Amino acid sequence: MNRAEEDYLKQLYELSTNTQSERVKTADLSTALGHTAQSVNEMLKRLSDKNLVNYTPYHGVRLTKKGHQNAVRMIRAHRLWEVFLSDKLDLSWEALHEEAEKLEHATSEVVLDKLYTYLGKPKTCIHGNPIPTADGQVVQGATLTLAQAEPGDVFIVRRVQDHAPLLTYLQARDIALGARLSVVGHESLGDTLVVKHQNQTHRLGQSITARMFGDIET
Amino acid sequence: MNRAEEDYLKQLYELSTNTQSERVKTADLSTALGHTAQSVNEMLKRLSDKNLVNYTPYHGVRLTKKGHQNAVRMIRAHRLWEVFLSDKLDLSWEALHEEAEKLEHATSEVVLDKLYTYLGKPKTCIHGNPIPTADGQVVQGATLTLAQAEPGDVFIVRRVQDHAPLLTYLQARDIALGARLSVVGHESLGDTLVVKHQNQTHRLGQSITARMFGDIET
DNA sequence: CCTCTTTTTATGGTATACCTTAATTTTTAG
DNA sequence: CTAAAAATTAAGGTATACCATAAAAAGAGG
Repeated sequence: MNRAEEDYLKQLYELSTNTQSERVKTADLSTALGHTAQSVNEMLKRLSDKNLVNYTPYHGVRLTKKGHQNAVRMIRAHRLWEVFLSDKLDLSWEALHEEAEKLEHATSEVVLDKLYTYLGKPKTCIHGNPIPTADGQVVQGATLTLAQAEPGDVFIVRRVQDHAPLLTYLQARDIALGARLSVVGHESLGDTLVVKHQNQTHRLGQSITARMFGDIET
Repeated sequence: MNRAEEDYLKQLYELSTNTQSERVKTADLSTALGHTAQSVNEMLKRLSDKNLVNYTPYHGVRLTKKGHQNAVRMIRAHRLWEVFLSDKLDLSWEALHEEAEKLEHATSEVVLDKLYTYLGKPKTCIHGNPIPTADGQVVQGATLTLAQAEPGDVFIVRRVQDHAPLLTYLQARDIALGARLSVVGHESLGDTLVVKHQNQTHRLGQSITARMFGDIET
């Protein structure tokens, strides 16, 4: 396994988790990774040969058991490094992702286990996302998105997707985990959600609201 | 800069430090990296184009200032990770090298600085080798090798080269930093050095004695 | 069922970093 | 000065992982 393959598996895992469907469309993979459809197809064939994915042309890809295991290991490494970088090295919220992205590919099983213990067996990363256990179990975090909140609701941020632009955006506006957002209403035919937070009004598009998960208080 | 280039620069730095000469023979690089002379030549031309080395065919290679800076940064990362892996994660002496080898290529400047502070600004790695400062200064450690010791001397181990087989060998025989080795004599026309340590007699070849540095008490 | 869109395949190309085998050049040692 | 040894270059090859362009196949909707 190398960097490229690991990235594909991780991305596949994330896409199938986000869309809550096992099968992932190659076009979506292509967009997510920023590669052409042609390149993605080539790589999927290689991953298929290695039994990491199950690829049925015209019907999407699915991680095999082996592929899933590897994907989860990468996610685990990523989130554990994020905890380390934040808790121990005090890196900024938005820098975490990029650094963890590099370290995750350079971490052996042994180091991962020791790191896990050293960090006090954390259950979630800094962005609130669950850290898979060593045997690959993933505890599902909050699934309710901010996009689903209605005017009058108070939305409490529990986890956000580890997506660089989103993190930058939220950090700049002081919206962290635990933040309480009062949903004021919708704008632009429902595309934008208007929320209040600490006397500030924010207009949030779907690429933001669909990536934030939490609880609703009515 | 990528993994391959970084490895070349690091190896060049180590070879020129070990031989105490600026210029490195491509044949030595070739042996150290385990690549053919042809491959090494190709790569040296690329590194030369990028101004990382100064390559005069038939007269060896030399790191440029830029190449030196990068090499030292890799050494710094390597040794800091070793300290982390040993002090914080409690990895075994011999496992350190391999793991640090991977992490060093995945570490940004920022993380390196924070890690340095977090570890308490260590001066040497676990094998006793100096950790270059952020601005590239390297404090020279012990330079006297065990190979230079004479019968009757007591050799105190201060640092050993970060060379996997050597570390495995020493760990198996409980020879750690600070170990006091009594030099008994030579064998095989001087190829082998006979030393005593904790009631054990060891016969050490040059690939071992030339890689161990320390002080001599007469 | 047929068109349109999407997806896939086919071909050929790029860069990196290795390799082998075989010349050729340069250095070095006698 | 010259032959042997060492270093370099030449030529062609491999695998990985991208790319573009274009053709072909399959699916989806009316």
